[in-house]
Amino acid sequence: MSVTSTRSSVALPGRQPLYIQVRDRIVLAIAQGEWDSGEALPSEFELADRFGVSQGTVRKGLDHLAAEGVLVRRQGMGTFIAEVADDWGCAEVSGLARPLETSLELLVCARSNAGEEAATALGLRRGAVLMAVKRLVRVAGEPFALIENFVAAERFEGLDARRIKQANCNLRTVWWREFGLRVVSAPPQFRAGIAGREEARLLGVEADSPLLEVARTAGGLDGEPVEWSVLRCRTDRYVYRV
Amino acid sequence: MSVTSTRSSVALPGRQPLYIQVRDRIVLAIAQGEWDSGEALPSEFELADRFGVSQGTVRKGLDHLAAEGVLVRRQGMGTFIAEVADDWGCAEVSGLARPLETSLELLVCARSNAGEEAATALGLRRGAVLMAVKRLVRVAGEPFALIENFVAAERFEGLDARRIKQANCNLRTVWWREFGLRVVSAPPQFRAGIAGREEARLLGVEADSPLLEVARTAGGLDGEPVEWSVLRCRTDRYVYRV
DNA sequence: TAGTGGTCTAGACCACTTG
DNA sequence: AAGTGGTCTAGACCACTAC
Repeated sequence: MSVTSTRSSVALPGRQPLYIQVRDRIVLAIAQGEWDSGEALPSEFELADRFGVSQGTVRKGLDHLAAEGVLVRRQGMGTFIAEVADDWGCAEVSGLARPLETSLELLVCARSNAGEEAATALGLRRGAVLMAVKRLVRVAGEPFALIENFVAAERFEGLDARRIKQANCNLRTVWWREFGLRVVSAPPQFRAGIAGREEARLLGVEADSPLLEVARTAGGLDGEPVEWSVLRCRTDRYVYRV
Repeated sequence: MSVTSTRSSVALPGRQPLYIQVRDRIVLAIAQGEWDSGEALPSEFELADRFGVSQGTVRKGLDHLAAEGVLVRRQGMGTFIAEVADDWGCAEVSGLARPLETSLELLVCARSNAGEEAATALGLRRGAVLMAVKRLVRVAGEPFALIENFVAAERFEGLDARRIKQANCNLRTVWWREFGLRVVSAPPQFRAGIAGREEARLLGVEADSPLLEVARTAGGLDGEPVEWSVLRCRTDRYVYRV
C-alpha cells in the first residue's frame, strides 16, 4: 500500500485503530483455538500480510497482548501463546525472596446460587446458578490459602471435579482446554477478615486469626466478566504480593 | 540523518536503546527542575531536535514515562508533568464505585531508627537514622487508615512538621518541592493484622479488630529505593483497591 | 488555522536463536 | 546462513485543542 493512497477508512470516526483491530483479530483466533498454549504464532511479517497492514502495526498489536500477559515474545525465536497460570499472586516468606513450592488441592466443586457480590461482579441477577470451586493452596507443604471461584453454571456446563483434577487443579487450564476460554484478571480488592471455625481448621490457624482476603473478577479477552473469586490466606508466615 | 549512514554507535554492545536514553535524559531534566509539576514539556519534534533522534523515538521514551505515571499526555494539548499524588490506592465503599472525599492529618514527624524491614527495604544497615512520618487518613470524615513513612534522615535533612503541613500532608509533594525528588512506587505487599490499643483508638474500631496492612517501597526515577511505608486500614466499611 | 499528540507505512539495520 | 523479534528513521495523514 503506497503512502499517498492511504485508505480513507483509516479516518472514519468511532473506528478502532488498526493495531487494536489486529489485537482483536488475534484474540479471536486464539479463542477459536488456532494456536495451542505454548505454540508459536506466525512471524510479524506473515501476520502483516494476513491482516493487510504493515509489520509495525502488527507489532504494536502483539505488544499489547504481550503486556496483557497473553503472549510471550522471545527475540530470535518468535511470539508464543503464554502458558496459562492460575495467577493468584505469589506468596513469599517474609524477607526471603526465593520462590517456594506450591500445590493445589480440590475441596469442593458444586452448584450454588449467586450472592450479592458474585452477582454484581459477574453481571448476573442475584440467585443465578453458579458453579463454586473451592481449593486449598499449600506452600512448602503447609496450608496457606483457600480459594473460592465462581462462574456461571450455564457457560460452564459439564464442569466437574474430574476435569479439574485432570488439569492439576489449575482452573485457568480447565477454562482454556475444556471451554476454549482465555481469561485475564482485573485488579483485585483487598480486605482484612477473621478466620471462621472451618477456615481456621483447614488453614491450621487458631479461630479468629486475621486473614487477608483478596477478591477479583476475571474476564474473557473481550472484557466480559466470566469468573469471580476470593482468596483467603494467612499472612503470619508468608506475605502476599500482587 | 540518512538511513544508509546510520550511526554505528546504535549497535554497540551493552548500550541502552535510544528511546531509553531519551527517557533517562528527560528524567534527568525533571530531576533538575527544568519543568514544574503540571507544566508542559516541549513538543515531540522539539525534543527530537534536542536529543538528535527522530520523533518516533522520542515518542517511545515519552510513552514509557507516561506508563510510569510521571507524564500525562493529552492529544492536541501536549505532554505534561503529572501532578504528584500520595498514591495510596483508593478506598471504596463496598459495592459503590463513586469516589469519596479523603483528608490527611499529620500525627507524628520524628527521627527514629531503622527496624529490620525498613533497613532491608531502603538498603540501609539496621539502626540507621530515619525520619518517620505518621499520618491519619479520613474517608468522608471517618478515620480509615494510618500511614507510616520512613526515609533516610540524611537525604531529607530539614524535614519537619511545618513543611509537611504546608504541602497539605502530601509527602510526595514535599519530596518534590523541598527535596527535588520524584518517586515511583513498587508493587505492594499485603498482610492481615490486628489493631493494637493505640491503632484501634485512632481508627475508631475495637481493639483486636482485623486490619489490612499494605507495605511498599518507593524509589527515585533512577530506581534507587528512597521511601518505605506501611498503611494499616480498616476494611469493615471500605475496600482497598490498588 | 496552527500546533499538538496518535496512527500508519516502508524500509533499514541490529541482536539473538537455530540449523 | 536464515529467520525472528527489537530498534530507528522519515514522512504522511488523522483527531483533537486552542486561538
